[in-house]
Amino acid sequence: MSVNTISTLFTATLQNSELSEKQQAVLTACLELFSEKGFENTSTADIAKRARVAEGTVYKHFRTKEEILTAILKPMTDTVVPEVAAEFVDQIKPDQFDHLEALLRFVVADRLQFALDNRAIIRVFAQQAFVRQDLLQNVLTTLHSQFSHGFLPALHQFQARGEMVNWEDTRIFRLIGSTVLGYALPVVMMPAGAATFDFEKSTDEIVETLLKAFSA
Amino acid sequence: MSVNTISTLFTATLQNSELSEKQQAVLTACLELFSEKGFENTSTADIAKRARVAEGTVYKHFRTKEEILTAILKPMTDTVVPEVAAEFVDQIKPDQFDHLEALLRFVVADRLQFALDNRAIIRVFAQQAFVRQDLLQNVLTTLHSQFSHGFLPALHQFQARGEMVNWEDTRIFRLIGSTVLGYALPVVMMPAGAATFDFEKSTDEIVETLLKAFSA
Amino acid sequence: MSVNTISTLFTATLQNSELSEKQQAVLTACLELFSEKGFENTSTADIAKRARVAEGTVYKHFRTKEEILTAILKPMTDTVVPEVAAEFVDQIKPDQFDHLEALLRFVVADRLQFALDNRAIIRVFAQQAFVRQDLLQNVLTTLHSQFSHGFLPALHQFQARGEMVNWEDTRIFRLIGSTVLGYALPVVMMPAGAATFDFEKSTDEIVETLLKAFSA
Amino acid sequence: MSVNTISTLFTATLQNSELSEKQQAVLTACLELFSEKGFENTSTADIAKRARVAEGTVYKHFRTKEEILTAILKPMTDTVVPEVAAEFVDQIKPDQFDHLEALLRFVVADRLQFALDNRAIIRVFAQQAFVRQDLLQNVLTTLHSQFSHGFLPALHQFQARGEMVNWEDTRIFRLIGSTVLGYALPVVMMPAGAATFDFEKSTDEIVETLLKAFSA
DNA sequence: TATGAATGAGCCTTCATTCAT
DNA sequence: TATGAATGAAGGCTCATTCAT
Repeated sequence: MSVNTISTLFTATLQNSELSEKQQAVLTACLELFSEKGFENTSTADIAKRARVAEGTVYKHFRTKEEILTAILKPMTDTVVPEVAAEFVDQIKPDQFDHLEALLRFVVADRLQFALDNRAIIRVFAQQAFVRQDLLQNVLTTLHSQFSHGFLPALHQFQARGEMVNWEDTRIFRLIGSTVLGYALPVVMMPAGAATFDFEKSTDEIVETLLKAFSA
Repeated sequence: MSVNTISTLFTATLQNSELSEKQQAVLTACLELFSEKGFENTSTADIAKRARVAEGTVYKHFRTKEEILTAILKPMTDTVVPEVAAEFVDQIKPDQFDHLEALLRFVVADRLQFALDNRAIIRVFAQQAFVRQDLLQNVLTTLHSQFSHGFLPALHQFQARGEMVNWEDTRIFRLIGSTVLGYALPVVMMPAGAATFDFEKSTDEIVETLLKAFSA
Repeated sequence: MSVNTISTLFTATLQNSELSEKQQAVLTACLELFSEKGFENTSTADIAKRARVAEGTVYKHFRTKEEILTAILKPMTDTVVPEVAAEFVDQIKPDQFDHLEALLRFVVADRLQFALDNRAIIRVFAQQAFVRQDLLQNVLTTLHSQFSHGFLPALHQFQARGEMVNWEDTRIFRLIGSTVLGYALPVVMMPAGAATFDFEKSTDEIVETLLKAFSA
Repeated sequence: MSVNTISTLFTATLQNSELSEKQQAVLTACLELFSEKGFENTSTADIAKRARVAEGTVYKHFRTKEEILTAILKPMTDTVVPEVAAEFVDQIKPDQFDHLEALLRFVVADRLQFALDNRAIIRVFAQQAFVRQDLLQNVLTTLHSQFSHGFLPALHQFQARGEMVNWEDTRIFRLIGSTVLGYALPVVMMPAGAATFDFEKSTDEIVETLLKAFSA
């Protein structure tokens, strides 16, 4: 069961735009450096050095350092997330999940995997979210509509059947989000986090927690 | 019952260090600007203008832009948090809380209030946490020890009495943290968040959620 | 009798804008270099070196290299020329000149002196006139209206009296202009020109030529 | 009676050097762009785009951007002008012109036509004349010797006959030059100038003016 | 202590030029 | 011959920092 494949966001960026090998090296170097040191602490000299490329080469395909940032961040808000949403809607068919647990497990695993797969981009994105208000807003909106269309309808079934607490959608959304965040954030923020992360155990714990919290 | 008073962290910084009026203006301007635009996007010219001060004045008390950042961030890791922890230990006496709910409500309200009170500093801190690994590490450690010493012993009572699930401390710490985060993050990240925030309702929801999740 | 005093245009620029000594050095260096090497062939490093100033200093008062160019060129189109025009109108009172010769001599000497006084600015201006169409247009318009208001009315008297040929104003304007240009251009364009220039002789020749050409 | 045919200078350049079609496109694009934006404001990227050629192609025949400039400007000083001078000497045979008017008309029309035909090159040349002192010097020398050998002898006849004022050659040269310039300059400098230019009327006016000025 | 002009290192970007294909 | 990706040396400009007043 796929869940978005490894490094979905960035791999897609690399392949969709027909970039020469060197240009791809530039983009990759940027992702690494932006993620490590932050966008504004990364100089074009840094980029060139990391990409083993002349400084002028950085500007052959991108007209601005900012344009590179956009190229890296765009799929986060535009392309992929909506695609995932669609895929999401397809996979989650109401009757497909007899039990709330199965539904939660699917959603939780999906988002957790997403966080693991896109650690670097998420870091770059999160940093910029402090400066550009629209970024976060856009992603949250997309995420929310993704939940509303693909996920909540399924939940409402369980609520209707009395198998789940009757909280408002926002509250449910927030709880799932924050619980997943509790496991994903350390991995995203701390280098050590990724190494010691146990995907199975984490998923199990999150699902168990949510099941209890959501119990009728 | 206060728990850390309004803007504890920054007000303390301002008062503890005997700064002239202009220097205080500099510090305040920095907090605002760093929080709004980010540390690296804030020029000393910006600071001087916002503080209504000459550019040289910025360097009268602080030798470096970075030193100002440190001055703003230091209480976050060093001074205040441990103090709070101590105060915490005092206030939370095991038998003081007959019910788990009272204990949770206290802790949740405290951290929620902290987030509200220190929105700006938290933003500056969070941004820098991406770049300086030690920052987050330090705070988490402090927070953890605060929990371990002041809070967990109390919890263990309830666990011993069979009134609370027997999860590991880390898991409990993580769940409380992330659940609070779910309500605090929007307020910290989005300008609109603070305006519409309902402290009572939020506390109630968080506590209710945790009680269910922690039920034996 | 003054006619615009030495280096009117640039001296005015220097005095009107309250610039520090170093900033004045920057402006002067720019005028020299732009005049010698051309605007686009002059680097900010060149400017700094010539002005014996740090490169950053160049940008303390002017936000752009282009802004310096504008500062140097503006008086050419805006300020001074109209002022001169006014002064012109005052000095040339129809009955003040009994003879056409006196009138021509005044105008010719004035423009010739202007060219000598502002050699550097004129060079910078002329170079830019190739690239910015509006520059030349503006100056010509100003010059033309200056002629129309201050000078032509006087000429018309002589035409009315039958002491001067009845050509259209444009043709008269053009002939005076080009004849003066014939003497001014070498001075402006060639370094040697200024040294060997004989103001009296030139004025005499121009006036004599014009008198013959304008004879009824 | 030809006088130098349309775009003599540049057409000659194009044909004399056996350039491939693309190289000719490069040269033509350069002339256009140098004339419009100036040499230093024209990038090799601009040239390549205008010539519909790859950027490398620009360097297939010319080793330097400067070399292209030279290729465009050279005929102005070297090749053509002397040729014209020779042709000039041939055509102007002292006794061919009974009247001074015919002689002046020939010369004036010739130079006026030259200006019209070579507007673009003249613009490029004039711009560079500010930066490279030798350029103007060379052309003036050539022009002068052209006048001295082909034209002045004829004039001297009229002077000898008492039909023309006895001014020095330089003064005559200067007056003819500047008078023609008065009509040519607007055409060369302003885009609108060429459209509204009336060759016949201009020639007539210039000749009439010169005849009066030169009258004994 | 406060000022603000001055500094110069370093940043982002452009562009003439080269070279493998 | 033509291409266009790649180069790297400037160039214009910013900005943290200093210092004479």
